[in-house]
Amino acid sequence: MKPNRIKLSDVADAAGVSAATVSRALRNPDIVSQKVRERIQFVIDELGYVPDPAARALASARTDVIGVLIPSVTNSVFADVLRGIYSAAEGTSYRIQLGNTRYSVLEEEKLLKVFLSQRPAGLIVTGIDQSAASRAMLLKAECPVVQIMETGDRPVDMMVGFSHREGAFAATCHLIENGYKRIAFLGARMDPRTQRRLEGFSQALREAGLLDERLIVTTPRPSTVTLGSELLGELLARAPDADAVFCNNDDLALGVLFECQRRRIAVPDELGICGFNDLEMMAVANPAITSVRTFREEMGGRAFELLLGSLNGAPVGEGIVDLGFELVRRESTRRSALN
Amino acid sequence: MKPNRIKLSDVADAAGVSAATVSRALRNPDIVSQKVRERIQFVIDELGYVPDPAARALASARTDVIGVLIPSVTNSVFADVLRGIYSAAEGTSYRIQLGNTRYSVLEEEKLLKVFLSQRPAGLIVTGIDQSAASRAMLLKAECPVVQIMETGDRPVDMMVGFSHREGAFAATCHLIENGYKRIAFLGARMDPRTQRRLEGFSQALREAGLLDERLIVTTPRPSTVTLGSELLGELLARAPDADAVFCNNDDLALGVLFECQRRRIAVPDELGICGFNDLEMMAVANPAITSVRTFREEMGGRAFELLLGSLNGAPVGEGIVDLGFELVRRESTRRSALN
DNA sequence: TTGTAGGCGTTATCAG
DNA sequence: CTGATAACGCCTACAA
Repeated sequence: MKPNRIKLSDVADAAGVSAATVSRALRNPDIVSQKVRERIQFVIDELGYVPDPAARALASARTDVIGVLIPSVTNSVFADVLRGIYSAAEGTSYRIQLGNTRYSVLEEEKLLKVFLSQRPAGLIVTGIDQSAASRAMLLKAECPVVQIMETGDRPVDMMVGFSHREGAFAATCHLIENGYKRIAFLGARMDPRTQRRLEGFSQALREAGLLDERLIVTTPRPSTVTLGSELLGELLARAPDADAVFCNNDDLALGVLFECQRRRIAVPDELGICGFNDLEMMAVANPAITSVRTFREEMGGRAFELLLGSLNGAPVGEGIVDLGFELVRRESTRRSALN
Repeated sequence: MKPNRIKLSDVADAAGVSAATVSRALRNPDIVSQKVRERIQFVIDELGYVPDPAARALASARTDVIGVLIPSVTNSVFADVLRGIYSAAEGTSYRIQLGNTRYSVLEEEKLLKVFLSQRPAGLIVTGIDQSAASRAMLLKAECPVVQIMETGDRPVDMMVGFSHREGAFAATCHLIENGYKRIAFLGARMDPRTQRRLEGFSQALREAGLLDERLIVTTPRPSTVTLGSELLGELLARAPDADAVFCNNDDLALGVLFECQRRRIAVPDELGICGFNDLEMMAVANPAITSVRTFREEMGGRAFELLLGSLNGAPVGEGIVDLGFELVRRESTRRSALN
């Protein structure tokens, strides 16, 4: 079955020391004499010893697993965050355990239970809208927890994100400043973050006295480029005089752009387009699309570093990191003439 | 530290049975009497017992971890594969452990070592170009292994993918049939699969007597939409008379399209564009972009199912699954008039 | 600095 | 069908 895997005691025998010493040489090299340490290392290489993580976990009641819960593996926004996490994890001994909640709080709850049962070293979860049960589990988890993608009061533990509300608010103000009057909102997959963007959008327009509910087009369907084209169609059928669209994300914005090209609607003069997230392709689209840049990879990286710090007993201090956002103005909202 | 987590023996005590019976009720419900089983289940719910995977792994020398090694977490191609894997894993008790090799065989080797040390239930690895050491490890792994994304002889164990070479060959033939004569290749991140696509491309042109090495533009840089625009610029500087481009993937193709729009190059008449993978946005671009559709999500799903089958002692039989590809002809290569 | 001994929570073996 | 009883491989006081 499992032939003769080398174990700690084999190494100990071969090195002429006790198993405990080998264990220490692995965990706390500092408290083992230089000579012994070297001999042990030599034997380990010689024999090709690889520690059994299960045994370690059982004996020490700890693992080197960092659990990460995200709502989607295909959404490039989360892929970017993941990349940041993996980069930061690079070189450390921690492993990433990924859970896909598929935008479901119940699924998140289930996964949390499974993850917690493993005694993870740390946890990264998406957003701040966990179910009450999930929140309770997180609060009494015996490991550091980081909530990412958003900021808010009432963090479970630590937090790194930005305000979607303010991001959308800034983008909408930008549209207003550029002279657009009939500004629409296109939204898909109305998750909590999308909702907050809609709030920011609405507030900006309300303050400017320009809010028209009929210009808000949303759908629970997942966001795609194709959907962006469709939603623009819906919008124009309903309100042909819309002169700008704030898209809930860049996929939609791109779809809108393609649809404009197809319908020969001039961007930005006839219709302004603004996206959200600033995916790489926004800058090279034709015309280049204005968007709200978010720092996704950095968000993942910082989240991991926060965990690391906490695991190394860093001063608990400032547990909330606001990475902000940056409105990137491009041609798609740069009107040559106001009407 | 770790307060008073409920354990198997607690359940056993409360249910008035032995620990062994509780364990059996969990693993092999069939061999436990109905009555006892129900009582145990009741107690489990009551106490909120959650098994410790580490202890289980140690005692049984098995885990429910499926290791997955992919070269990139942000490349949407692999994100799609991942999604397929997660969907298939849904409902099973297996957990996915993701490793990011970053297109490095050495990194892959390292990760493989770590993964193997966990006694995974199964392994999914990308491609067929593992290092000799990796291949050796895989061959003697005590778990089923699936190589994905490609097909080939000499599988380590099982395999599910398609021929990149043939996909590119078919796409190139399509361009030739549509009257294009000066067909270029744009490639980024020249990984093994990209190389094989280039082979298919070259072969098709060679057979048609149209191969011109100067029309092959490649770079090791990672593929992005922006890069697609840049590469087209390079190509046209070098060979202004190119009349079609086969792009190594859809990101590049999109970049090429944008650049054509910018330079007022008519697609498909002045320049034909063909991508690879058929991402969702290809169909909605303007004009819609011809591409080679690949079945990424299905690939992930099948890979997982193959593992499952193998774990359930399915007849080892047919271990190589070729999912094929599908050339999707769209406007970007539909020339209205031949020259 | 190093060794000894006991235990971490489950499963597997073998009786009953 | 159920119950003892040993492992599983490593860690962690406690001693030396």
